[in-house]
Amino acid sequence: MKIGTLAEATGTPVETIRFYEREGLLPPPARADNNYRVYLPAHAERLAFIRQCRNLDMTLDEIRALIALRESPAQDCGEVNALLDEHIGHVAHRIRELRALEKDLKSLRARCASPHALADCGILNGLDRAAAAPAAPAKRRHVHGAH
Amino acid sequence: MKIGTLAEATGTPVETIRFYEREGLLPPPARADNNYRVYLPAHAERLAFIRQCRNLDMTLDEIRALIALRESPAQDCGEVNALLDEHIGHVAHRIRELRALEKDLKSLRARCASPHALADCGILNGLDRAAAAPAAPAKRRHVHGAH
DNA sequence: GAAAACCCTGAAGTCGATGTAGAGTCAAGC
DNA sequence: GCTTGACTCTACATCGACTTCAGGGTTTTC
Repeated sequence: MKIGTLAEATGTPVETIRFYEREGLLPPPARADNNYRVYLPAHAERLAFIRQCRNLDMTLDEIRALIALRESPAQDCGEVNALLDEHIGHVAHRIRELRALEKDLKSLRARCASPHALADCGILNGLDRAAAAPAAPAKRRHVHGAH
Repeated sequence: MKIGTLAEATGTPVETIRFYEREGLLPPPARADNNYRVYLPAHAERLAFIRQCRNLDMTLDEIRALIALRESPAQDCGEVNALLDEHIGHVAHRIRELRALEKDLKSLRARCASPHALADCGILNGLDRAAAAPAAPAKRRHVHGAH
């Protein structure tokens, strides 16, 4: 099948498929005479696996590791478990962070129940006031922000 | 004061201060004879405001909007409230997504209580199986992933 | 036979910084 | 007065996971 068909079948944009190929997640398929990529069912399976992992918010590196494990001969799956546990830890950690953030935002919002003059706005004042506290050092995170 | 002093005072890396200036969040300060930036207390206040907003995970665009509102003459603060409400919405939405994700990951993990042969690994099989479902269209999100 | 829909490559843009290279400036110690 | 080290400057590269763009070639459909 051609790339468009594969895209349709897996709900993946065409450009993303080519991107995965460049990244080495998807093996380069054979080419037809016109230089079009020709995919086999095995490609569709692999891509579906990748997309499923992405739905679970794994990084491409994590997915690469999973694929390598999957390809490796009769080995036990302890590493798969470890990888997944670590990822679950990332997600749980991010949820805790966001809940704390939500609490802060709501308490800030509560300073301003009804619209009034900007100069008296409890929200802007609140943002000013707390501002002197030194920010926590930026953490590299695997499960991202709020936007 | 010089950029290093401002960095120290606000807990902001020097490069980030220059970055905010390029982005138009921080007004360009005066320059000394040696071309060093010379900051006034007003700059420190503005920067502290920006960092506080970033601690609340607002985007630079949201912060730009807040600053514009703050500078605008005696106007009511309904827009500030609206901006904050929207941001709280982003965060709450992301928390819901991550909780659903955590649930999926844990159910996947439960398929593999103890290490055994890879071929029989319930996790890898689970990742394969669910894979056919068409992925939801990629959403632009303001509150990010898990990593 | 022409237009629409598809495919190709390669490069640049997104966000919010962070890190680097290479050069200029400054204060302290010897 | 000279060196060492800390600080500052500009401009550009890097991160992750794509997305978009420019500029073509090919296939399908009317």
